[in-house]
This record gives sequence, structure tokens and C-alpha cells, in this order.
Amino acid sequence: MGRNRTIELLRDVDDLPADDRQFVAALERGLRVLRMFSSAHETLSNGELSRGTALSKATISRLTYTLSRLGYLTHDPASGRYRLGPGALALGYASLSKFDVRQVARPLMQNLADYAGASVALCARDGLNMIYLEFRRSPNALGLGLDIGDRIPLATTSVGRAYLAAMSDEERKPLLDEIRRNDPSAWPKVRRGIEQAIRDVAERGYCTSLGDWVPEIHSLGVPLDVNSPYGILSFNIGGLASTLPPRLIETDLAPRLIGLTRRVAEMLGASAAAERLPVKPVKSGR
Amino acid sequence: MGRNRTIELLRDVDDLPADDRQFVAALERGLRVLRMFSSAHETLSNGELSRGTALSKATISRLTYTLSRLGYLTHDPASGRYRLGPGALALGYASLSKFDVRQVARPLMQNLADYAGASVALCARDGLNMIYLEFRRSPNALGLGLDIGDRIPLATTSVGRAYLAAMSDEERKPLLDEIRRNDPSAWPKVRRGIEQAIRDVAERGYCTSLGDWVPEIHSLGVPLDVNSPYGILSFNIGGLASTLPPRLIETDLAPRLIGLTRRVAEMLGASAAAERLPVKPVKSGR
DNA sequence: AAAATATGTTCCGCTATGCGGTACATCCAC
DNA sequence: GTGGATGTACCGCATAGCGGAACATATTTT
Repeated sequence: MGRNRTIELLRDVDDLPADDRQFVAALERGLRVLRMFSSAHETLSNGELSRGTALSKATISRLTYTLSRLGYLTHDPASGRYRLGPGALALGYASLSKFDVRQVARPLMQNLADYAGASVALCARDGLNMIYLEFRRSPNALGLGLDIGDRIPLATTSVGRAYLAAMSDEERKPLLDEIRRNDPSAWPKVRRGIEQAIRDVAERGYCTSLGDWVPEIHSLGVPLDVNSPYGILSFNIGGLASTLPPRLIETDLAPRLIGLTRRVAEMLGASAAAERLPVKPVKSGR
Repeated sequence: MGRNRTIELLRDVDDLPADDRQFVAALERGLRVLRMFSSAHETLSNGELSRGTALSKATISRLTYTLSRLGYLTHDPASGRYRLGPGALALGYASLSKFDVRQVARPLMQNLADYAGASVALCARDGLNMIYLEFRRSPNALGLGLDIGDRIPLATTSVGRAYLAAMSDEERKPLLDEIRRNDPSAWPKVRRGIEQAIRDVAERGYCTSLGDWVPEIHSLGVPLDVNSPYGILSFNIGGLASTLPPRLIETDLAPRLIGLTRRVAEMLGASAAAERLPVKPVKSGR
């Protein structure tokens, strides 16, 4: 039966088509737990995990036990709290390190961040979020305490909207559906923001979010449509509203961020080169 | 057995006490899959994964499907191969970024790497491996293509032995048992190396591995016994045998690496400060 | 050209798995 | 003390998810 035609978009957690004989739920649950750890929650207790993941206490207990045995979490016996262990590190870093857009973009991002007295980020999509791949900020910039690996919403941030604006209509459609389903009550407003962004990107090359996500934060985003394994990427400049007034964005920062994006895109002509090492069988010990 | 032409870093801690009512096996299997991806294997096919993890084809197929849906892997339809997706990144990076030993040590490590024309690494233990937390190398140094997040064996490398040397006898005991069980035939030789290292560290503050892991690689290691969430850490200098002759190590490099370690340890007086944010319940959507 | 290999996906029966309710054990605060 | 948290352990039961095999599909061999 050749019915597996659907494009593999990364459907986010939460909506499991339930009756999927292929889906390994226990794995998903375990990853839900790991996912809770971010720069905002360096350490978490079983209780917090249970609340944050909507999994039963017993289940969490088993999962944290398993993850600890495997080195993905470490347990602080004194506080009874967990934090990411050395094992977790290997996962993420491997993908980051060889990802050359970052190397190329980093110095330019730092310059612009310093110039604007704000922060500049490079993001990819992860479900209904945008995830920080690279992040530079001006030393004296105030802002949210974000860092590489953190996630921010897709629908209400400028990076997210820039991302959406760069997609083809067919790709965007299902994603918008999901956003709507995810929070129907917010949808009318969210939708307007996105449509505006699509127009803005088409006409001026950038879009904004002036307090649409966090009231006191302004930001602008520009998509980078380059052939990366993570698909479309996008840049933003973000900071306090007072630092980034609309006029400044429009006349000065937007052209600069667009320029940055253009230069990065140019520098990425020669990439690729996939090496494929053979993988030896592992003795099935156990 | 055959020559180790390709270095297999991913040997897992294969021996789990099996009958553990608390242990979630499906989760472990899924993580085994993610773990296969490293700087040596940027992309992998289902077949390679099946071989490398000793899991059945059907199981791998289900796991890669699940991981892809969740954004931890991305699938390249053309080649049929997987690579780590944006989701994976969030895991590792969160733990790395806030880990201040790295910030402190990095510049010193770079200096020493440049001076020695070799590479310098900071490692923690992950099962029976040492994992690279930070890594600096001289621009013109040849060596293994390692990077942050990669793993190398505990028992035959200098960092690993330095780590072992810094443990208390009671802690070390079970670990040594595990090493022995993991490869009984190699044990006599491995054991001698470790005992030598323990003596060396006690008497001179460092230990070496002169080709004990990879024939043409020499290295020396120094433990850093500081109160970190990852437990004991250790530094190494590593490079080609011709670059790191024993005499040079003994007279020049060892004192320098010990000095580096000492300085890092001193700088880490004022650390700690744990912030604990509350965790809001998640609407149990589903 | 098959035919032979190697690859990945799907199907399906069976059992071990892992889920969650409950009970138990601590630890706080008051 | 009691009441409210917290985390672990137990255990019955449904089902998740495992693996062998059948089925596709691509790649190479003859």
C-alpha cells in the first residue's frame, strides 16, 4: 500500500494520532522529560517534572530512574533534584558542532548585536517552536535570559514569523492548522500577526514582533532560505522595547539584518561534502 | 580479531541488570539510537543503526520513525539517511552552556594547545567512556577528528586513567569490575595500565597513555577534583606520538598541564548559586 | 535481461512491558 | 501532633512494542 505519501514535517508533541502502530510512546515520554531541562530550568524535581509533562508520578519516577542509570540525568541526593548529565551533552553537541552556518554567521551576529545594543539569534524550527542555534548579544544588553538550545514560540515571535513567511503555501498550511488547534482562542490575533509578517517579508524583506510575545520585547526577523539539513533558518534582532523603537528598526536595523542575512547566504555556496563511515556491528552482549 | 581501522567510540554500557522492574527499556533503546550519532557518524541509515545498536530492523524502523516525528532526527528522503534534528540540540546544549568550568578553562587550554602543537581536552565520565566537555587544539595539530560531545574509552586513555586515579578506592572498585567484564581478554593489560596510572598520579600528579588506545597517539592526563555536578573531571594533552615524545611530556608538558589544572581549580572557589524557577502545570492536552 | 543482494516498511501474534491507582514512607510547616 | 507536600514500591491488567517473516523497492551482479 503506497499510502505513506505525507511529507515528513515534525509534528509537535501533544497531538498523537493515537492509533499509530509505529509510534513508541515510552520513548516519547522519556524525551518529554529530558526536554523539560533548559536554561530556564537547570534542575528539576520529580514533582516538577510530573506537573510539567502531565505524566503520572509513578511514570516519572521510572523514567528519571532510567535516565539516571544511563547517564542522561544526574541526581543530587541532597536536594532530590535532577539535572542533565554528561550523556545528554553528546546528543546535542554533535549536531551543532559541524553545522557551518553558525561558524560563518557568528562574527557578523556579534557585530550587529554590539551595534544595536541588543541580541541577535539564528534559529531553526522545532515543532511549534523556534530553537536557538546560535546567539550573540551585546555585553550591556538587557533581555530575556535565553541561550543556545532554548525554544521560543513560532507563532508570535519575529523569527518564527519570518520562518513561516519563507515557506511555500503548501508547507505552511498544515503548520498553521496546528497552531490554530494548539490555542484556538488566540488564533484570530495570531493569524493577523502572521499574515502581516508574510506581507512584510514579501515587500520589505523583514517582519517584526512588537510585544506580541512578551509585552516589553521588540524584535525583527529575516528568513535565511538556504539548503541546510535543518531546513529554513531565520535570524532575529531582539531586545527591550525602549532599545528597539519601531522607527529605528525600520530605518536602520532592518537593512542591516537583511544585509547580514544576504552575506551569510553568499558565503554558503560551497558546503555539502557528506562523509559516510561504515558502522561495525556491536557484539550483542547483554 | 580484526584491525580497528575505524575507531568505534560508541560502545555502550551494555550490561544492565535486566530484571529491573523500574527500568524503561524502550526509552533506553531509543536513546541508543540517538547516541549512535556523533562527529564520526553525522548521518546514519536504518541498516547501520540496526547493526550498530544490535536492535532488530523492525525495532529500529519504529524508533527512527518516532524520533523523526518528534524532531530529534531528520530524514533525508533522497539518501534515506537520518541525522540529528533540531530537537536533539536542545538537550545537550542546555547542560553545556551553564557549566562554568569550561568558560574558565578554555583560554588556558587554548594557550597550552598552541604551545604544545597538540590538543587539550576537558572530560567527564559517561559510563565506560570519557566525554569531551571542552576541546581546544593548535591550528596546525594533526590528530583524531574529535570534538565536544565525543566519547573515548575510559580504561586506555590518559584522561580516563587520570579520572580513575582520582576516585576513592570504594568508588573505583565497581567501575573496574565493569571494565573487566566488558572485555575480559584485554583486562590484564588494561589493569596494568590503570595501576601504573594510579601510582603516577600519586607520585607525580599526572599519568600517560603512550599508544595504549590508538597506537600512534600519545597523551597525558591530570585529574581535576572539583565539586562539579558531573563529578570528577580531567584534562589531557593529546597528539601524535612524534609530537609528544615521553621526554618532552615528562620535563615540560606535564608540569604545564598540572599548572593549568591547579589554576582552574583555584578560580572555581566562587561558583554555586542555584536558581530554582517554579514549573507551571501543562494543560494535559494530548 | 533476470537474478541476486541489500535495503527499509508493514503485518501480526504473543508476551513482557510499562502504566497508573493505591499504599507506604519521609520530610516539612505549623 | 495533624495536614500537606514529596518520592518510592507494589502489583494487576491492558496493551505497547518486540521480532520473525512477508512484502516492497533500490542497487548490483551475472
